[in-house]
Amino acid sequence: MSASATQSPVRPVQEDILQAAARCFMARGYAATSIDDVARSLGATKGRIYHHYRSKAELFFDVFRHGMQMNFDVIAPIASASMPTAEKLRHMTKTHCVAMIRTQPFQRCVWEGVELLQRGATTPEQREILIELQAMRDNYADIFRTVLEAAKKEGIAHFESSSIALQLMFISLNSPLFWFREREGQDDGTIEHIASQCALFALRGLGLTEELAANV
Amino acid sequence: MSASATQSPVRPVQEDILQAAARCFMARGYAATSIDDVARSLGATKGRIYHHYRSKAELFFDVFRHGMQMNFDVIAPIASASMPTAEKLRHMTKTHCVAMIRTQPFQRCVWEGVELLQRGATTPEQREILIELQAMRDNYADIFRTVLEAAKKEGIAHFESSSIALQLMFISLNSPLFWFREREGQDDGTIEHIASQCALFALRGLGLTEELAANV
DNA sequence: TTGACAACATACCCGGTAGTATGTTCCTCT
DNA sequence: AGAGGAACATACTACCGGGTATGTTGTCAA
Repeated sequence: MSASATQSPVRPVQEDILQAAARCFMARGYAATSIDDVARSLGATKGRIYHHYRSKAELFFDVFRHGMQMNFDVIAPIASASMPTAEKLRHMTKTHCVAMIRTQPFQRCVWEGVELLQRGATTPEQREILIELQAMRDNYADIFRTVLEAAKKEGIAHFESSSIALQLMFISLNSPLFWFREREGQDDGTIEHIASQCALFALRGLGLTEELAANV
Repeated sequence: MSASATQSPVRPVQEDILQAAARCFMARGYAATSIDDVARSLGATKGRIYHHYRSKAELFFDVFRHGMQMNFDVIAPIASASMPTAEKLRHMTKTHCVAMIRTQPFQRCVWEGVELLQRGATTPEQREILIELQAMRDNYADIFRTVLEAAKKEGIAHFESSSIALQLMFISLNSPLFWFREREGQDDGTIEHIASQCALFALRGLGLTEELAANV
């Protein structure tokens, strides 16, 4: 028992830092958040954070990476499963939206990270990381793009530009990031209910019939 | 001619500052934008800006106010006009979306301003301004809320929570803020075409039938 | 026992930025 | 003409925050 207690000692520490960082970045935004803020919310000092991360940017990138990874973990199984396109679309949209709400602080960082990516990196060292993150994000979007285009070919969905449709779908599903607030008395049912409304809106927006979009 | 040349000398100057500020704030975000950045983009120095604005925050708030004012100017006439609810909804959504694209830098500041509002003000002096801006934003949203609820009562629109429906509608119409890029060869037709797709998505999402949402 | 290292805390440096104080120029009004 | 002020530019201060250099403590292995 004492031997296995140290089997992965570094993980919980990093998880704590990531959690605190995600919450701070969500609360004040990347630029307005100081390392001292993150450390203070951990009851620690800068030394602790700079022992695990070389810079503020790398910490933020790691939050981004974890957020995206959590999305992959819930979506990939659905995407690779065998089921009718409409059902897959319902399942994926709803699940993505639930993930947005459940891991809100991380996903807010992903959102802000995308803006940082568009604005370009500062140091060339971070370029490498940014390209990796960009690819991660693109791959995730492509999972949905594939299903969307399949739905269009089958005549289930009706839209003109795939790119715009994809953006509109994502921003609808992501919208709770900007208005959802944790409150007491919110159980899983509440979250599911909110996600259902967002997914229904998105599926309707994509041109699915009321029957195909129902019971999402 | 020389007498009337100074009839409103202060306006163009402030307009220039606002334009430059809006672009800078959009490009790097509020916190990461320095007053020197804004001044440099004007070919000027800090003195010019601090002569017209007492602080960085007040400059940003004025950009916010101008952005919201431009929205009111295009939406209010439609909202007060007499026409069928469905047609009014089509007209308002499309017009709002076009405004988002045309005045993108200002609207990005409005968006970021809303986040700043939620995070709370720094100095109590700015509280007053923030309350005013909050009310401005709420009033604008209420214009749409009224039409939305009318549409629901008439059986045109179908949604559960008015608040969530309003958020989803707005975020769909606002989505070009985040992915639209100015490119050469984009005329008014291009913008109208993009706005049509966003409005169609939103109207479908709100539960309007294909006939009522068509030709938006 | 001790030495080495992980995991921090403490103390410090320094560049950037908001805001200010003070010129400087030009224009207008009397 | 000259006095006053608007509209800036210049020079400066104060402070905050990213990053670093160094100190401290506990743990484990030989």
